[in-house]
Amino acid sequence: MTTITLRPDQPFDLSRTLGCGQVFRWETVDGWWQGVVGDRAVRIRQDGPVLTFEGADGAFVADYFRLALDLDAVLASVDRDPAIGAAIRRCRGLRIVRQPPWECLVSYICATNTNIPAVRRRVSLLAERYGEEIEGAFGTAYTFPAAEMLAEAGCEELRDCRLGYRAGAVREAARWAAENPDWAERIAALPCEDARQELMRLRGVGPKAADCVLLFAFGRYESFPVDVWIRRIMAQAYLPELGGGACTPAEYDRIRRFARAYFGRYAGYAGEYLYCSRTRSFGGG
DNA sequence: CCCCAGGTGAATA
DNA sequence: TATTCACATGGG
Repeated sequence: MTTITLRPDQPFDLSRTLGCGQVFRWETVDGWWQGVVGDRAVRIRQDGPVLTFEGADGAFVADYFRLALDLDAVLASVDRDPAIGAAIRRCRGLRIVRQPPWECLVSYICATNTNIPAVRRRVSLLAERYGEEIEGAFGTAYTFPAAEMLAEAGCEELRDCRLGYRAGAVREAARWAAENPDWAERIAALPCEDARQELMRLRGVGPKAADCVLLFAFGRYESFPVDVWIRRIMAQAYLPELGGGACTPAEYDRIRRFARAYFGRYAGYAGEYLYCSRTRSFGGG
């Protein structure tokens, strides 16, 4: 068991961070958050400024949650109006974590045209069936399977993980990642737009999934994923001419370019705060 | 049985 | 370029 005491100028809200929908493998059990990151099974809780955890060391925790990032400075830079200001006050402490790229990529391929509980289930099944069993801070757990493992799986087997029509895309991505073991390093070295185009060459990875991977795995905070909720919020607060309806490619680009210009280089952080502070009745639904 | 859920891709005009 | 539609699955 290890503890870290956060400084007053180091805002962090563990539950909002792990519960906001950016990650799919954490759950709360008896007041603790339990999850697998890479090959570690981690158990962590927060009491005020004190983080208590096992299964990982302080360096890992600081890196995963990016505790060195000056969050208040980031939030100040995007705090441009009452709408985003309210989201910031409501969710202050939410941090975008550093997800393992491969797991993040597959997770967001699994996240198209579905809901979050279903994504969690899919990722969990993939880990149970193809991951490595590890004994850790909370009993038996499973790592997220390496690309090689998923590349060898049959489509039918993958379908059994409730992937539905996404099974083929996951399998193709697995083969691609297995054949290009340095893919994440190459993506990381590219300019953001080029990295985005590169990711979008994969089947099942459109603008939204690519932006999520860039934001959540590669720390490209200017990325601004536009899902149905963000579209709704942006239409309501900033781009009323959008109205309702589906998000066409042109609209997607319109929204993300506006966000990038309006919120600045941490636009993705603004988006995550807007998403986190959303309500079901937003827009009068 | 309908619609929606952190979209995407193929077909069509 | 813009629109339309199917897609597996699960829940309301």
